[in-house]
Amino acid sequence: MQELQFGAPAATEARAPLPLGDRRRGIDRTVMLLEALLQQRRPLRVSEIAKLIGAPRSTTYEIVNCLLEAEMLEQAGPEGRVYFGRAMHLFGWAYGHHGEQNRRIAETLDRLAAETGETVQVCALRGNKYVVLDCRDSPGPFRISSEVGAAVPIPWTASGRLLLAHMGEDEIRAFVPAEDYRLPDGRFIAEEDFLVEVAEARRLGYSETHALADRFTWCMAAPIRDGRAHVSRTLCFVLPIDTPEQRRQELLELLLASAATLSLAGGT
Amino acid sequence: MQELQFGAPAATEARAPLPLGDRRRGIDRTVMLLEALLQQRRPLRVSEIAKLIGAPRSTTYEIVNCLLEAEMLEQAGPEGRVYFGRAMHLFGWAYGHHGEQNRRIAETLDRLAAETGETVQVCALRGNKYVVLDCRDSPGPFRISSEVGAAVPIPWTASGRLLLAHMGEDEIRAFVPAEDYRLPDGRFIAEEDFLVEVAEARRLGYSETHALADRFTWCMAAPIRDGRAHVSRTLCFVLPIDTPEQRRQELLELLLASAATLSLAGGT
DNA sequence: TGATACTGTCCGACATTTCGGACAGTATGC
DNA sequence: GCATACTGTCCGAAATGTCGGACAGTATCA
Repeated sequence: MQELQFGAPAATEARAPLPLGDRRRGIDRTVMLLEALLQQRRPLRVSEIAKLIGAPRSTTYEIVNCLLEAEMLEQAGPEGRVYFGRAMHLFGWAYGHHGEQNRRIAETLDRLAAETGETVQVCALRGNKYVVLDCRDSPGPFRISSEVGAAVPIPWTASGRLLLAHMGEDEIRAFVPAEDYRLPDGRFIAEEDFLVEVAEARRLGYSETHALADRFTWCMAAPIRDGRAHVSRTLCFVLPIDTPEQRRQELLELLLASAATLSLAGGT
Repeated sequence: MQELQFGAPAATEARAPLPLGDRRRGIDRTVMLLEALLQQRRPLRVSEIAKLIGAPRSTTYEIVNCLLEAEMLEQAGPEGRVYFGRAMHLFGWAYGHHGEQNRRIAETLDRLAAETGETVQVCALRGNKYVVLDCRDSPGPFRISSEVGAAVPIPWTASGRLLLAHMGEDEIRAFVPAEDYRLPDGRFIAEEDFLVEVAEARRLGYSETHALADRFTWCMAAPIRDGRAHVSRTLCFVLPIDTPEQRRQELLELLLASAATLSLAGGT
């Protein structure tokens, strides 16, 4: 079982020089435990967790009980499985509703979803992967929901091209793992093509992909900039691939206008 | 500075016999840290945190850095303050969207808010306090939003009466701290009156309060039951106090019907 | 019936994490 | 200029949390 890791930009093995032994602090175990739960997206048994994070069973019981008491985990599903608890929900809510920008992003999601009926997402980087931070799914039968929080290779996504816009070519080469250029259906994206597309996204101020991660979707992403003009998140539509060009054009303009409004001043 | 605690139903000092010294594990410090952040609802400096949770500065730095690396915290605000981070958001999202009941509750909130234009909330107990778990605020100028996650004395709320419905009288007496019967404006609720109101809520299957926690609101709460007929959460409207009786009646019926739909079968 | 696999708890030993204090650097006020 | 207060980092010592293994209890299978 591979150990969970993320947040290390480039070199996987260059993390903090952990004490070589396999003894770890409770905090580190806790972080790994929560990441494992997020990755699995289902209630886990204690021994499953122990295996996933490479911890002794006795230690895992200790930590799980501690987190249960804090309501950061709770019993869920049959046979003593555990999953995230109420406290987690409250912490996450506090994050999402703190700050003017966060609140406006949530409102914009609601508005775009209501006005267009399409699937709308906010996305960002997490480690060297792409994640959906929040979304409003299209109400129609054509529901294409990628899971919030699931890690996806950057080259599979329109947002990914925008989110790398601040990097140089060599930086990108070092940042994106080679295997992430392989699409789910087995096709490969050439690294050089990808670099060109990143440059194009930077120049145009948006990015589009179609039939990339799957055959049925047309994705368009617009940058949300933080106070230093850095693209910290993207705003996206996920459309059925047969959406007529004229409608796509309208939606793109709406998306660009909305994302511009959400961007913080400060960068030039 | 008082030490943070919750989850201990009745006796505050009867917690696990902590090792008498003031040395604590990283995990315990972490839990206290996150609770402090939730309670303060604003980015905190490391030394503020250290004071709030009663930990040495050096230890607090260690833990904060660890949580920053895991993105459970992030830099926020000026001067190196920290607040909840992206990972927290994802964990919380995973909690809120796991399980059929959770998803249906979120949809119901959206629907009720859209149909009525009123403020709607889901509430529950956390330790011996009441908290709002999620809400949709009324769009009108009359916005009465209690903060999600903020701990409120149980007797101040309509939901509180329902959430104690499963307890006996002595149990309630032991559970609710005496000071929680004091309202924000200084008035006192008599414990005996409160017990009667809990019994009434149990009998009627809903609870209403007006001008209780503040002078401007009429609250109505309906029970959401888990598989064992236990009232684990409530669904509530928070209305302007001058809402006409007929409309209140309509809203109450809507609320009761919605909450009944959300309740799980299993209890008789 | 016996063998195998699993859960949840307990315990002693030891490596490690926590702690307190020291330190340099910065900001502020007088 | 000097005193005060604060931040962020570093260090050695010692208390203690983590670990591995043992244990009883349960379930499954042949």
